[in-house]
Amino acid sequence: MPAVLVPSASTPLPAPGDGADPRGSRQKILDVAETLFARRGFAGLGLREVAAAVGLQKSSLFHHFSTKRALYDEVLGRVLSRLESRLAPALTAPGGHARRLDLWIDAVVDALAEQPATARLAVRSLVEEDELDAPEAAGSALSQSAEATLERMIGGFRRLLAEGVADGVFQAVDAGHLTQTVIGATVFHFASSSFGEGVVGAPLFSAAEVARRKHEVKRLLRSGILSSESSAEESPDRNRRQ
Amino acid sequence: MPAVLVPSASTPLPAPGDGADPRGSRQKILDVAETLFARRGFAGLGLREVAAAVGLQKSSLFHHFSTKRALYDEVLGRVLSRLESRLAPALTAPGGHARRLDLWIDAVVDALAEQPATARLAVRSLVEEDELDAPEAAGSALSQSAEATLERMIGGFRRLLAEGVADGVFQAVDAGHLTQTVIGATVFHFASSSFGEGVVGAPLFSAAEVARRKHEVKRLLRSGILSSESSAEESPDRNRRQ
DNA sequence: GTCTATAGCTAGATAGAC
DNA sequence: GTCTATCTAGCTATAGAC
Repeated sequence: MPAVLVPSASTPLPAPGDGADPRGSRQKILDVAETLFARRGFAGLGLREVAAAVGLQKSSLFHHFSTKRALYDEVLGRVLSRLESRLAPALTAPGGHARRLDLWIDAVVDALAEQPATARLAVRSLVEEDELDAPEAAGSALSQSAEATLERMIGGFRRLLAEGVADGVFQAVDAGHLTQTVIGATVFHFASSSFGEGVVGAPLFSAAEVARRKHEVKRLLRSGILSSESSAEESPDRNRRQ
Repeated sequence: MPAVLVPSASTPLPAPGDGADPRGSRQKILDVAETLFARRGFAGLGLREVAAAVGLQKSSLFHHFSTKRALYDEVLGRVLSRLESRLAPALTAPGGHARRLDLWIDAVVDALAEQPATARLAVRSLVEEDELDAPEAAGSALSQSAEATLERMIGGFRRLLAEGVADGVFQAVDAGHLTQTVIGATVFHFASSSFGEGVVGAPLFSAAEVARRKHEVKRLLRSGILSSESSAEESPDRNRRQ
């Protein structure tokens, strides 16, 4: 069945109930677009599909959002703001930098696990950058406010690491590089969909696997993976029976 | 200047020198497409742009590749094969699992740093998945051979970890989750372009930053980030001067 | 605020001359 | 193996009735 799009008004698939909007078309469009942009990317998604999923005509979308890009910007802004509000508390929690780090990991993983579109949209927005502006040049991909939100979030985390190092709670790690690693370990993980599911061997968004993710990331940060016996830095000849 | 695309044959921008192809149009198309797919994604790139960059007409591309999708598959397959050939040696190197792990990290980072398109294409292929097949369903995004290559690579690494755990060289980590983390720490890192550059504070592909990447990832795996003094698992009250 | 209709353009893909 | 010409279908966006 090739995705019902006939002009006749049969099963436009909006919310169950009456024809009136339960919470306003604007919100409904944003919700639908969030899911679909996460699934197909900016260039891969047509407004025709958005309109069909919302239960409107394509042209009606332009009453609420002036361009496709404006819709995308608002979707991304909403997602990033929602995420920031989940992460901010960890940065100022009591208990020292090590505990704040643990809380932050818990918060990101929980937030990304609850909103499956978030990680995919985030990874896309980082990787796409060039995709949005045409062949020629100019204009970074993120809207100003989205970029500001992102910078606050990342900057806050970087600062947590740097302060922990200055304090002596953390080893002399490179805060920037470690930030990249942690983003990879959380955002990339939940964006990797069926690939990640194959690697892990279970649904990434199941409660068990979400819990395990938190545990494994925190444990890696805490103590690495080497057994205590084998912590010699330069001993290339241990375990030679290969 | 809006990207010269006038029909008259002025500056088609192929390789410098004569008009004949130095190594065959097929290769030239693959090389160009690799760069451009990495930059704009599958849906975001039009064959018109590919043709212009190669110095051919759009229709000529169809003589070498039957569909846009076929071209994309071949590009991805080539990239993954190239990567696998760089990583395979580390998996069977002498010296035990800890050393093989270090060698593997060195190899991925070097490979991704040398071929900037690789990480972006890989991340895209993982995140896009749904983008390629239409609204309805069916057919995973990767071609069969690409998927097989990917599975060999990832499977090999997972096995390295699992064997290290069985050996007692590594702690009792979850091999799947750690694999995800390491992919994030390497592939995602080099795919994050200008965002990552902002986080790290320096060009990701510079020799200095590539070296630092290798060092930081290996160090994290080796020993985590906590200072040796503060390794108590449940001490939420250390460092309370917040 | 939603609709029908359509403008203007580009997409991927094909036909057939040379 | 590359070209010109063209097809069909999709896209974003606009105009204007209700």
